[in-house]
Amino acid sequence: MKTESLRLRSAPVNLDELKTACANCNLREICLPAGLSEAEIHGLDELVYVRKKVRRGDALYRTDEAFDAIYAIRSGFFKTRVTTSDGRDQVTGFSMAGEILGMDGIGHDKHNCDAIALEDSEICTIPYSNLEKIALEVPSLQRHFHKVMSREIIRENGVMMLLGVMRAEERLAAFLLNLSQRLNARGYSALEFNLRMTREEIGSYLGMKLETVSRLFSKFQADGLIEVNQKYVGLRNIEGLREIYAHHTR
Amino acid sequence: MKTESLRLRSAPVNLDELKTACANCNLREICLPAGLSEAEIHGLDELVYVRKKVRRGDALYRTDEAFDAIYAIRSGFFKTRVTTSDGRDQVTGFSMAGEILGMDGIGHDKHNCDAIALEDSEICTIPYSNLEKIALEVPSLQRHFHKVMSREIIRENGVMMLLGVMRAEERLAAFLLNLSQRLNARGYSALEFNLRMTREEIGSYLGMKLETVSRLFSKFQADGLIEVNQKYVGLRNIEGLREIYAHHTR
DNA sequence: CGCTCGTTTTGATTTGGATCAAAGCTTCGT
DNA sequence: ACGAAGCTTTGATCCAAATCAAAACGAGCG
Repeated sequence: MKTESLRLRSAPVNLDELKTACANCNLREICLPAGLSEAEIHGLDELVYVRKKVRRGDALYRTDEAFDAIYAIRSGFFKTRVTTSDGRDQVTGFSMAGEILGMDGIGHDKHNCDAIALEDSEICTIPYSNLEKIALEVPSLQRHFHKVMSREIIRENGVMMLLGVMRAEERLAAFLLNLSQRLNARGYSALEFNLRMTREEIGSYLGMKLETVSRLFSKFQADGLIEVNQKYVGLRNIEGLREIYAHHTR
Repeated sequence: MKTESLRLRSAPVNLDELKTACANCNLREICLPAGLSEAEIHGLDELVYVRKKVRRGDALYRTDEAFDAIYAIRSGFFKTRVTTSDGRDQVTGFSMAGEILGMDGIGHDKHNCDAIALEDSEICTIPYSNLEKIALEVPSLQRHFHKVMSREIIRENGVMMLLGVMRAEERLAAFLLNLSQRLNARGYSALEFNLRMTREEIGSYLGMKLETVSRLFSKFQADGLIEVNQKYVGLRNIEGLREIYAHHTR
C-alpha cells in the first residue's frame, strides 16, 4: 500500500483508503470514534480523507499557520510546544497513537503551538469544516468531540497543578505514571518503555532543567523505584512512585 | 425584579426573564453569542433558562459534582481551582463578566474543579443538553462554542508557559497586563482597578507564595511601575511592565 | 570504522523564592 | 464602636533547583 500517493489528493475520495480509516482502525476505541456505533463510525470515515506521514523532527503544524484541520495520530509520537517572544519554549504536551492534535487552532483560525514528531509518525487529517458538518448530523460525534476538547482542558488543569504546586520529584513521578498508564491503554507494557523525548524535553514539560531530570532519574534508580538507561525506563516500584506523586513522602 | 424566585424553576420558562437573556444583554459582544446574528441570538435565548446569584465565597459548582450545564458570568468574579489528594490547591483561572465556566465538566460528566465566587455574582445557566440540541440547528453557535473551548485550551497553554519558563517577576507582570486588558475590554479602566482576589490566590495562580507576590508588588511600586495599596492597583508604566513580561530586563 | 555532534551524567557552586517570624492593616460581626 | 480573624507587609534565614563545568556516552554519517 502506497500511502504517500494520497498526500495531496482531495475529492474524489479514494475508497480503498477510506475502508482503512476509522471503521477498521485498531485505535477506534481510544480515538475520536470512541463510543460511536458502527453506523456512526462509517459517517466519521467520510471525513478522514488524508493520511499523512510526518518524519521525526518535522512539524505537523506550526504556530500561526492557518488552521483548517485537526489530526488523529495513527502511529508515532509528538510533542507540542509554545514559544515566548524571546525564544524560550515550553513543551505543553506529548501525544501518542489515538490522541487528537490541533484543537488549539480553532479559537483564532490559526495554530497556537508547534506540533513536532518525535519519531516517524502517521496521522489522519480531519478537515475541520467536514467535522463541523458531520457533527451536525451525528449528535453523538458532536458530543464526543466536545468531550475530547474538554479532556484537553482537564489535562492542562493537571499540568498547571504539576507546575504550580508540586516539587520536582513529584512532577517526574507523575510524568512516569501517566506515560505508563497511557502506553498500557494502547497494549504496551506499563512497566517498561523507551522514552521518545530527551531529558531536555521532559524538563521543559515539567518546568525543570535537564540536569534536574537526569539527577532525579538517578535518584529514583538509587531508591529502587525505576531502572533507567538512556531512553530505557523500567518501573520497579509503582507504588513507591505513587507515594511520591501523592506527596506522602517528602 | 426578584431573581431569587427563579432559582429552582424549570419548564415552563418565564418569558419575561427570557427577554433579558442574550438578545438584550450588554455582554453579548464578549459572551457566548459573540459573532451570532440577531436571529441566532434569539435561538440562544431559548437555552438560557435560569439566572442565578452566587454569593461571595460560595461555589457555583464543585469538583466531582455531576455536570449538566455550563455557565456564563453576567456580573461578578470567580476563581477556579483544582485540589491535590493531600489538600494543596492550584488556582487555574480567574473569570469575569462575559466569560464561560464549566467546560471542564463535559469530558467526564462531572466537574473537574471548583468555581468559587470572589464577589457576589450573577450567572446564566446554559443546560448542556439544550446547548447540544441548539448547536445542531445553529451551526454558527456550534462553531462559536468550539472557539470558546479552544480559547480555553490556548489560555491554559499560556499559563503553562508562565509556570514553566517564566520568573516570578515576569509572571506577575503578565498577570497584571492580562487583567488590565480584560477589564478594559469590558469598559473599565485599563490603568486602575481593585483586585478581587487575595495575594494568596494570585500566588496560587502564578505558582508562587503570597509573600513573594507582596514583595514583588512592593518592588514594582518602588520601580515606579505600579501603585499598590491593598486591593487597589494603578498601572503607572505599562511599557515597563511589558518589558518585564517580555524578559527584556533581567 | 572513526569522528562529530548531540545527549546524558555527575560534581561544585550559586541563587530565586520558600519558609519562618512578627507586626501592621482591614473588614466584619455583634 | 470594639475585638477578633483574616489579610498584607517586611525582615531574616534556608534550601531546592538553577547554573556552571566537564567528562562520558551513543547515534548517525562520510
